[in-house]
Amino acid sequence: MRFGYPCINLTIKNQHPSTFRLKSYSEKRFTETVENNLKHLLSILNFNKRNDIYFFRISSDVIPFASHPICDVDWSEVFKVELKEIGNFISKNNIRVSMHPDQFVILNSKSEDIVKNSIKELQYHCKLLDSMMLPSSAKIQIHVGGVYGDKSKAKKDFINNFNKLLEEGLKRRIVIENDDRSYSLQDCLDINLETGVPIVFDTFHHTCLNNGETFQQALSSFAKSWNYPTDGNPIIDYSSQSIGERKGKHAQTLDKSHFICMYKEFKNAIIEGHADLDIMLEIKDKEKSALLALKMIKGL
DNA sequence: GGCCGTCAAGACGAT
DNA sequence: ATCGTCTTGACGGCC
Repeated sequence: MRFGYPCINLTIKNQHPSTFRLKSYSEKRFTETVENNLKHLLSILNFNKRNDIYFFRISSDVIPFASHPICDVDWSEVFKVELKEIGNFISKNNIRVSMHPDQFVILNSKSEDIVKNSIKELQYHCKLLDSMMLPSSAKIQIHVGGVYGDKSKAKKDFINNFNKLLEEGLKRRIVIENDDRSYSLQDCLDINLETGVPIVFDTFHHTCLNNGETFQQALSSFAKSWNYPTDGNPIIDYSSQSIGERKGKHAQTLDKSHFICMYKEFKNAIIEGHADLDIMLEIKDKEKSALLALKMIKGL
């Protein structure tokens, strides 16, 4: 079981991906930023390895404006050597990486332009992972999208667009995540049946929106959406409620007793045909909570 | 060197 | 109608 955290490391100062405003775009600015971001990515991966963290979500900001028309630099060629070096480090150390494009990726949008731009954004993520020579277990995680007042139609639109509009290489990397107010685990399972797309099981979202299944039933059904070993270990997003805040808001730091309780559930789950689960800790204080989680598990 | 309005992009619920 | 949230806060103009 690997444990990971998303995108930035707060311990290593000024070593996380930076971006800039569209109006300050220049080839020089772009190239310098990417060069730095790649260097920082490698140093975060080194930090993680030293601390036994073998799962990491790579920031979508590594290549700023990658899917924007303004970007005409052939970055995968310019940074071929660096990208391959990072990929080698990841593969050599058996690290799992994933990416999570932001909310603007809507594959089932009613607007053709939004779908088109979403695909461009996904292609960028895919190209980055491809350039690192990573296998299809390096996933790109997205939400299903909008509901538009008719969920069954919206699901069909997702299924059709996924099946018809995406290249095979891209399809193999995509995974969908259950969310906290529109698409439950069961909705994702319905989509999985028609597309084969694996499901990232977000346990926190599941407590906000579910269909009354037991936790063990949920774990077992989500894991079946993954093909092992081509998809890698099934991925879980873990978080807990930020106390005293609006329902659905992620915790600032790891809730120790809640985490241990969930960890035991993960351990008890019989994941048929799979080696293990990989757990992404979606906690605001990032590596701090990841390190704490590892320490607590060792103490069990 | 710190403050804070704003940032490429969507959807949705709360106010 | 506008704001906050999801997401990865943080860029950068201004004082």
